[in-house]
Amino acid sequence: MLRELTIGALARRTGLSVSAIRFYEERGLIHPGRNAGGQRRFARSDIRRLSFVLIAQRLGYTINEIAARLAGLPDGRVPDADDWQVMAEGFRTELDARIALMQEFRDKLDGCIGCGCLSLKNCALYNPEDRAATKGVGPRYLLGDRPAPIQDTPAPRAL
Amino acid sequence: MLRELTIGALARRTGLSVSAIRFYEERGLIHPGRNAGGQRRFARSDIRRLSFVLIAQRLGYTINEIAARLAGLPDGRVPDADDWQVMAEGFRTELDARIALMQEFRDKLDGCIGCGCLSLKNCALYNPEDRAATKGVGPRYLLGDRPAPIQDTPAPRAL
DNA sequence: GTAATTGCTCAAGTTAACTTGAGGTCAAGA
DNA sequence: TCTTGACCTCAAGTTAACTTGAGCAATTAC
Repeated sequence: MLRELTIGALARRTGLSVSAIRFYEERGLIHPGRNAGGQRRFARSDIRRLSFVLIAQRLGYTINEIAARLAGLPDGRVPDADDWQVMAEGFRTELDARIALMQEFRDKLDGCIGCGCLSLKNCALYNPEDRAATKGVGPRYLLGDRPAPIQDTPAPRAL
Repeated sequence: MLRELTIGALARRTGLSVSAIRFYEERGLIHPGRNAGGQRRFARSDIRRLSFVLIAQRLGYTINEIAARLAGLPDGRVPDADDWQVMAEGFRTELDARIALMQEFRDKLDGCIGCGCLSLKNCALYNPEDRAATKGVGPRYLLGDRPAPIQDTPAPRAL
């Protein structure tokens, strides 16, 4: 039984594409070694690592966020159960918060359906102030959590 | 009190940028009229419409998905409470499913933390087969729900 | 009536997360 | 040994969701 995996083998084991794995390396999610011929050689623990990446992505985390979480794992040695546990706990906390927020939104939506208020100033879902108050939560392409908008009005032209 | 809103006014009311509103029109989320001079004029109900868009986005829906949902609203007339209610109900169902899935994931993660198994073949989170089974749920850049990967190996070169 | 503000169009740029392609190298087996 | 199939690098393309910029028109304020 081989101790190391080629990129193709890792792709088959994780369901990822070869190019995605190379990309993940570039973004710092995995750090494969190289053989004499310059080809990547992956540790078996990288399967786990990539599985974690996939799960986290499904939950809405960006690659950068995932990289930050993975940074908690030892890089020199193969991560053991304790390493994973520590990391997964922080992850779980965030997940709980995220679920709570979705439920909150759902309940608000329920309220709005019940009273048919989706148009009222005091509707929690509708209210822009409210949105500002709950920022930093949703899915990911809310990148940087939408900075102050209302632009348009090009810079004063010189001359 | 003015019956119609300029794009700037709508931007202030929704917190969106002017360019984003124009973009949303292009993508079919709103259908403003035009005044004699060719400037956009929005109905007050468009504030609600855009609020809905913002909420849905936070929950991970893509613009296309939101457009599809909004298509359920009457376009000729201003949507009333009933219109919104019908639409919101379908939305709520999806939301429930999404929340349930996140909880399921969290519970699985819990199990993995508890047993320290994140490496085991039978771990629900870790298992690729399992991933395939739960597809179509997570956040959005899982666009098209990742088609069969493992490419790389350029087409056979002719000659 | 004229200057400042707001709006318009259209093209191009941006970020995330990858994929595709070109051109060339390694490795495994008959 | 030589032929494939698996790899490698690097540049460019792709999609979503917008933003930015240029150049110009309509409104509004004084």
